[in-house]
Amino acid sequence: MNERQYENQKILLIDGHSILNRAFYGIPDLTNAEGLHTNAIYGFLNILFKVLEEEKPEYLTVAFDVHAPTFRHEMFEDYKGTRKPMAEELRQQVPVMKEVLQAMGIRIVEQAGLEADDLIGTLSKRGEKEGMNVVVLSGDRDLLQLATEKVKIRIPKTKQGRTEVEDYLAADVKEKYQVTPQEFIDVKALMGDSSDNIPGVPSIGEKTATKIIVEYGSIENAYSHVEELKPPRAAKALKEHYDMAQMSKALATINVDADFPYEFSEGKIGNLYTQEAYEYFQRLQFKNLLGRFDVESPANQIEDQFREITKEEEAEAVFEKAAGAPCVGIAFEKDTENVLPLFKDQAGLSGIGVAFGEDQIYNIRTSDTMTETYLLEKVTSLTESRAVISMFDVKAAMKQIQIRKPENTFDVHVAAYLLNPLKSAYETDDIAHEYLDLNIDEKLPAEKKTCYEAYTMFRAEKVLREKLREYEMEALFDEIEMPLVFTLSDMEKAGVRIAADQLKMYGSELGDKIEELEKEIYDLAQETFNINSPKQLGVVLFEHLELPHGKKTKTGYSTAADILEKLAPDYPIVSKILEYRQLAKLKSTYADGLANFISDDGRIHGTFNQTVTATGRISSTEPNLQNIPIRMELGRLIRKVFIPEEGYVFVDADYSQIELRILAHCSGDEALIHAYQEAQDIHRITASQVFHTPFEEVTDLQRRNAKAVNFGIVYGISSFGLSQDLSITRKEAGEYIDRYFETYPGVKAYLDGEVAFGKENGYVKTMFGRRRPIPELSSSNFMQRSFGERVAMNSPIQGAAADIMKIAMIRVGRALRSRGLKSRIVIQVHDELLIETKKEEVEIVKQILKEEMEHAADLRVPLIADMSQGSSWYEAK
DNA sequence: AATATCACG
DNA sequence: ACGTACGTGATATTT
Repeated sequence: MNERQYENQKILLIDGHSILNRAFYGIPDLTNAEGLHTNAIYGFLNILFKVLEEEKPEYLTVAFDVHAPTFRHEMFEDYKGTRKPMAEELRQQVPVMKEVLQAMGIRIVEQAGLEADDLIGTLSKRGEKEGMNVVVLSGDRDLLQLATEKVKIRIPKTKQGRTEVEDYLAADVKEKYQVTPQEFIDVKALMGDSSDNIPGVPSIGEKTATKIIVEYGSIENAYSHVEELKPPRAAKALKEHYDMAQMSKALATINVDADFPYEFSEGKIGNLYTQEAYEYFQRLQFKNLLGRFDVESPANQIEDQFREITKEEEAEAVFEKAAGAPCVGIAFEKDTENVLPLFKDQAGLSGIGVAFGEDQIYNIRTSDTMTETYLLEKVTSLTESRAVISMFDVKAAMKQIQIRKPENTFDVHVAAYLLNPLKSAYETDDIAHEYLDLNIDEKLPAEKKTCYEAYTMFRAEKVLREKLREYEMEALFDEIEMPLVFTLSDMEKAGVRIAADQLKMYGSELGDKIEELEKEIYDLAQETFNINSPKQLGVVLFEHLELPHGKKTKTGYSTAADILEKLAPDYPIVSKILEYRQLAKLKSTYADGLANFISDDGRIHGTFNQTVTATGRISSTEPNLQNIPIRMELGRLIRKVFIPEEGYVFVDADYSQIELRILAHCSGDEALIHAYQEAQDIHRITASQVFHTPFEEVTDLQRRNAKAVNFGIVYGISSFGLSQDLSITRKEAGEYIDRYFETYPGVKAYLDGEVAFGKENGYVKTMFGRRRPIPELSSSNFMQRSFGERVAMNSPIQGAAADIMKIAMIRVGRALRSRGLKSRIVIQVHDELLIETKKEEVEIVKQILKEEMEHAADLRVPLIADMSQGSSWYEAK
């Protein structure tokens, strides 16, 4: 045996609980399908992999305290008070973390009676003796006392969301804290550490402690010169509490000579990416960590059933057989081979996946004889059969194929969204894993993936429908979401016409004004800089010009509009900047931005997304047509370029306060219902009742306040939020809320009920059964939980409004079609519909809109849709 | 890829 | 003591 076998080898020692703890508080809550919280484990692994890559150690060991968290020294009960028990969400992750590490073949040390600190301290000392380079990873600065020239302490810090690691060799400790690692113990002993139950010496804090130890090197030496100690306060304290100081030092000192069984060879890093670890990572759903594994996942048996079809006769036979099946899964395989990434939208097809049984899974290839057009036609005619066609994104598919029987179509994407609307993306692989227990290797060739996708669609139809039924969302799916797919498809195909040259003119006018403002700002600032950079702007305003600064963000000074607005009256440069910002936004996002989306037909065909929002609303992208300016006149002008085609006008219909009306209905509050049955101006009525003022005498201020309260209620009221909105104190805001609830006690009961329901069930739902899970409600973090409570109050209302609008859209679309009208829906903005209306059809369209919107749901209060028309969107609002 | 800002309901 | 209103998406800048 080589005596010096560990010489110059590197070992990484990890303080397990400390890193888990860091990760837990630094990473937003994650849970896997089993409901197990996973964020701390995920964060731990990310830090681990990062440090392994940076350090490339040969050895690795993770130390844990035996009882989590152990109190450093149980005998000093008095000082335990400040440490809180570990959050349940973290506690449950600890054993799993250990299992994961074991699965990766990583050595874990834990020993009753010894803290992780002591284990690490001892191992680092032993390692150093062996001639090893030691790296200690911990979130805890206590370990800095272990630093030497060969022992490096690494402390991860979450800075602005990213983890950065601070490194300390002995010299770095000295540089930063002015004392050696050894002396660091004495500093800590003097100042104390409540989180570690170290009492310290009263009235000595960090500053004094450091000063004393810098001068005297140790507590003992300081005590022997206690009469000379400055300040006198410290001298007195040390004299009186010397025993306390000595005890604290004992507490703060990490044991580097502990006795426990360990051989360095046990920490040798082998293959971390074992099959067992892979299975853990899958179970924990660490998808982006799975890529690190190079394991051959055992090919699923089902792959033996995949058939590639290249002959037309065989393809015909497959389609014929498929037409007789109860359900057919379809997948499109894009030919991305010969296409630049930029044009991947235009990529042709290389094949189509068709699956309608466990042994009926095909990939039909395109070729010279079987063209893309041919295959798409075959799929289109398949949609005439009695088979249910199951696909991933029906609206996208409808750009290629027609669907003859919408009622026989199943959109897996939409179904998966309803079952869990919180996911940021829905992918075939995930769905297969989550609902079918089928693990698809990501690195398969395209042909196999296509077969898998078709097969997944085939099987998911049944499973997801069953789940929808179980969750009581089948009607929502069949009667709202699936029909809406076709309504949205029509809207996207129709697009909206844009007056391109007018848009260009608007843009260049903005450009001129921006240039002017830019000059004026540089003039006032006496320097040039990038006004668009909040960082540079902050420096110019608050350092160079020394304006009073408000909030500081993590990165610097906030230059957000609400801060600048307070300064604007006193500083002309600030109002110029605000104006500049406004114009820059209009030009970049709207004038230039929209121009980029105008198609050859002179129209913008945006995308309306049905599977994005947590509440059930639709979202709009490429471009976003739901945030076109309206509040400021200058921005509102952009709506003049949204025009109908010749012979048409715009009819615009919007719901009047739909969310508050839903609140009235759902809460059943008689006073609120009565208010809506009576009057037009709900904010004035609210003001009158809340402030006990006759309706006619309500002041503008009272009405404004009441309006803010009404909004606040819908958002999930908090006195803080309301106080911000109204620029009043929290106390005043709280009083408004109290008075509101006194006036409408039913509303209070309803909102409380929603929160209680959410806590009980983990989700809330709309009157149409749409669910929104709220994992935050069970968080131990006050802020997260409060957020969950607001969500529980808001989602059923916002979601029901979305449901009602969807119903209206479907019915309006059907009514237009069934009457053979040319008019079409072109844009939806949550509570508003824009209809490009043939001039002769204006009256009937208005009638349809009013009828379908106002009767989309039967509430205890009237639903009101206001209508107007014009020759541009600007005029029609 | 993340952050700050700002447009809408 | 904590530190927020609910729901989105696009842009420019910076890492």
